[in-house]
Amino acid sequence: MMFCDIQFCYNIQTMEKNYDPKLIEETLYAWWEKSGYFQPRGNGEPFSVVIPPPNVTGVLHIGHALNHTLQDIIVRQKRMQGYKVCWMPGSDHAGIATQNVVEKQLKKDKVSRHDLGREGFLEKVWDWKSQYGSRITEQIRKMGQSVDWSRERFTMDEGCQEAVLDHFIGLYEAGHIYRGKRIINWCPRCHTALSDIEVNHKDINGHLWHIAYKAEDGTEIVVATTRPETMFGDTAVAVHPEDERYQHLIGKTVRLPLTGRDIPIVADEHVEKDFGTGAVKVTPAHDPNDFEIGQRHDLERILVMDESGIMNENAPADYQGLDRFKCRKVLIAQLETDGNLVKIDDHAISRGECYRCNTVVEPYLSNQWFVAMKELAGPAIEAVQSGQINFHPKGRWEKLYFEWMNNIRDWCISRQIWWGHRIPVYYRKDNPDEYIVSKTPPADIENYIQDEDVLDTWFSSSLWPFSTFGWPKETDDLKDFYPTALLITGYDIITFWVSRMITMGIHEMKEIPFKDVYIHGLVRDIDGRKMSKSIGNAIDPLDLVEQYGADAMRFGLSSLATLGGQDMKLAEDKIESSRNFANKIWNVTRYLFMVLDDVSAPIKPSDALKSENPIDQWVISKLHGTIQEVNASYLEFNYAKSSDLLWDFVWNQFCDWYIEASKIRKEEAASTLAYGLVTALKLLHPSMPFVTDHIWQELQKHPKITLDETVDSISISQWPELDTKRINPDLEETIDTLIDIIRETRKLRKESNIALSKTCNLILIPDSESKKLALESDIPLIQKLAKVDQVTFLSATDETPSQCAASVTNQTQLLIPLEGLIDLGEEKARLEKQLTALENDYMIQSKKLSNPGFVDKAPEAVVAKVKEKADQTQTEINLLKQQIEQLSTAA
RNA sequence: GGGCGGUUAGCUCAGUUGGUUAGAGCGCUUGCUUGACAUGCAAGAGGUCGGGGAUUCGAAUUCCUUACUGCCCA
Repeated sequence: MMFCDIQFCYNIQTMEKNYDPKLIEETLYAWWEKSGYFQPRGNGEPFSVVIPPPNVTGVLHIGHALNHTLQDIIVRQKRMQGYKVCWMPGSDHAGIATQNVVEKQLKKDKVSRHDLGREGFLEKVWDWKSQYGSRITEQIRKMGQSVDWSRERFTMDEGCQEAVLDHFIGLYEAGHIYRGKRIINWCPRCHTALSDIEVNHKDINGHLWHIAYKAEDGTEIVVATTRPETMFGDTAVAVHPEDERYQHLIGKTVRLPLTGRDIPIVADEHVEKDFGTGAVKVTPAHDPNDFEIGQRHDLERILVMDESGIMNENAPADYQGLDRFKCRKVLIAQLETDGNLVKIDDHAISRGECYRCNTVVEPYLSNQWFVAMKELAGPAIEAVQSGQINFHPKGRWEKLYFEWMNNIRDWCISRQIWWGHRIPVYYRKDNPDEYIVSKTPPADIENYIQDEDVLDTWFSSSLWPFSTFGWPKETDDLKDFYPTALLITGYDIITFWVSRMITMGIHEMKEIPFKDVYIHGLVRDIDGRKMSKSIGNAIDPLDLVEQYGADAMRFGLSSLATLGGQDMKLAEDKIESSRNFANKIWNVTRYLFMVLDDVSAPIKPSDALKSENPIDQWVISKLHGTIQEVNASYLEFNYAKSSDLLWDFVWNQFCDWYIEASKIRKEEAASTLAYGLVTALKLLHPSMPFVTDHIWQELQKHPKITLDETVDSISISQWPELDTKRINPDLEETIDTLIDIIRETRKLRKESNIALSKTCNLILIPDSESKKLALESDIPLIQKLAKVDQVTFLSATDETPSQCAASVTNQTQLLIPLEGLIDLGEEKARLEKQLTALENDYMIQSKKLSNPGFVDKAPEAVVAKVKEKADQTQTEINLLKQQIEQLSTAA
């Protein structure tokens, strides 16, 4: 035995009344890690998961906590079920974001990356990475996630670098990568191109400026534009070829205001006649649509801004050096002065912003590398369509996936930043149009310059499920763990990441990267707002761990993850109640230890299975029902349901009824108590690893209990085996009746104001001999749980005491004799209220039964059920009426 | 403009193929130092399932329509 190095050996005297996670979590995690429990073990079927790599410079937020917890729950369960489990951790170099963070830091010292030079700057970034990267791994440990740290990876580590190079070159050689001058999304602050999905569109109130372009010969045309500052780059005005208003102008030229340039009026079908004036300015270097018009009409492309969005030498002298938005103002003022501004309309526009820094993105003509996606996307679409890959929940996210993939556009992968995988392309110094694409620099490197750009971070992320297992080398890990079993991620990166992993996985590995994809919602604050630093509503998962314990945070989060994958609003009281739940489990253990103090010989949990006591059998039946349903819930990723099931079993069945009921036969019930606890601990371990393993350790050490399984940690113990023969619905029904009668008695006491300090007796009049027999054997239990003194049985014909508090449930009359103490008026009112409710029920039931449509068309079983219920209601109504009658006589 | 969600108790959410009187946690009310737990125990109140219409013997559940709300795409 190799226990965790926490020297507690609890008994009821030394065990704190409240569970304190702080005392054990850190030590326990370190022990798990040291013991290698998180590394693949045994010869079971491989089950692998790769973590969605968090941004290395970031701090994990509550969304990560959720994402990791959901993975860990499955991973831990599979490990206990005997799979050879590998959960791969790692982080992402997050090119733009990381570069921004480091540049911001340098700025404090008034240093720019250009001051340091490329190599110097990259050194700084690596420093930063080693300093802050460990923050994330510490956080993951604190949350108890069972990742295999021995395999930890980073998207910029040596292996991943090699994978990216191989991948790029392979794609290039197969003709899937090309270089081209296109309009891309340019961030003037980050100074880089962005792909289409890296731009966030925001609806804002903009303007539509109507500007008159005039020629000296009197020709005039009014164009409408939302971005007037680009007009210096106009090389044409376009109208629809069938637009009657402009037929006479097609082919003529107009003078571009504020410049000396004449530009043609061209006809192009792309122009919308109904938009603005029906005439648009054409700026091929600053607009994707105009670029295409330009291609069709062979127009010149004039860039009028530099990389920072400052007007360049192609703008008139007065405007050079102005920021694009400043330029817009000055320009509009001048046009107005000159009488060229016809009017300004309010106009809703969708403005693109950089997803990393929110700067307004500029469509910009630029030479970039692209992946031609259409052909690659085909098999990736097919893989999901054919069901090889399954999304959960299916409909909604598959739809998004298909929508994106079926309309896939080429992917701009070059980024004008330094932090990332440098593009393996070498241009000849004497002729930059001539280049080689190669993993290693050319022998005569002095004649070449390597491409300055790096690749989109997502380009390397797309390889994550196989680059991390050693690809392009043919490793054992790759054989064992690719394809991975499962991917769990938020819906916000289906297009960025999931789609690309599927695409590139199939392309490189000839096999899908994962079989199941579970998509969860995003965690929002209690008002439904996205958590963010700027609003100040972000909840730090480590604060929750600190305050409530990791298990509570995990259980609380998992109980929010419902099947629909909706966004979830996180209320802290959810975590608090989960802490209470952990404490409940803790106290079950305290109770067990108390019982063990009194048992004469050591007990074994599995002895419970030999018990013939109906209450023992009842709780075992409930337990196996729970196992069955929990298994099913996990298979469909219904975390909220499995949390509910476990909560219900432990708290509402095991604690509230079984343990209370067992108190009249403590020692005899000890093994069932232990069996229930141990099994529940196992079922709970995936979501609450710390408290469950800690208790496991203490149980192992306890001299009065011998566990049936002697493994050091519950995390490598066997998942409870379902035995459906243990599920006994008839027994459950019998005990449910007993519970009903106890509840009704408690209620009767309370409503008749019989204080708990007062004793009272209970008379039961069951409707059948068999029910009487069953209940008779439970008299001690009824006495204990309903807090009554004597329990006696009468039959319907027997005379009863004249003054009683009375009630009816399960066609059984309950009477508490209250000679002289009873308020007859109150009692009568209470019974009449109960009677009214029953009569109402009966009315509904008999109405159904007298409806020929129902009786003829509803399934027989449904009709029979209503009939039976109606009979029972009728019986209870009669009994209540008798009781009321008797009360009146007594008065 | 196109598409996809959501709307059920004061709050956060469940509710499987339509089938008794729609559930849970939190909160609330009342009573409890009941030898595991006040991070607790017992009892209780609280919902005409956003509105309207249709199908059906029967609708929270299916269909149509409408309102509000959130997200994605253009």
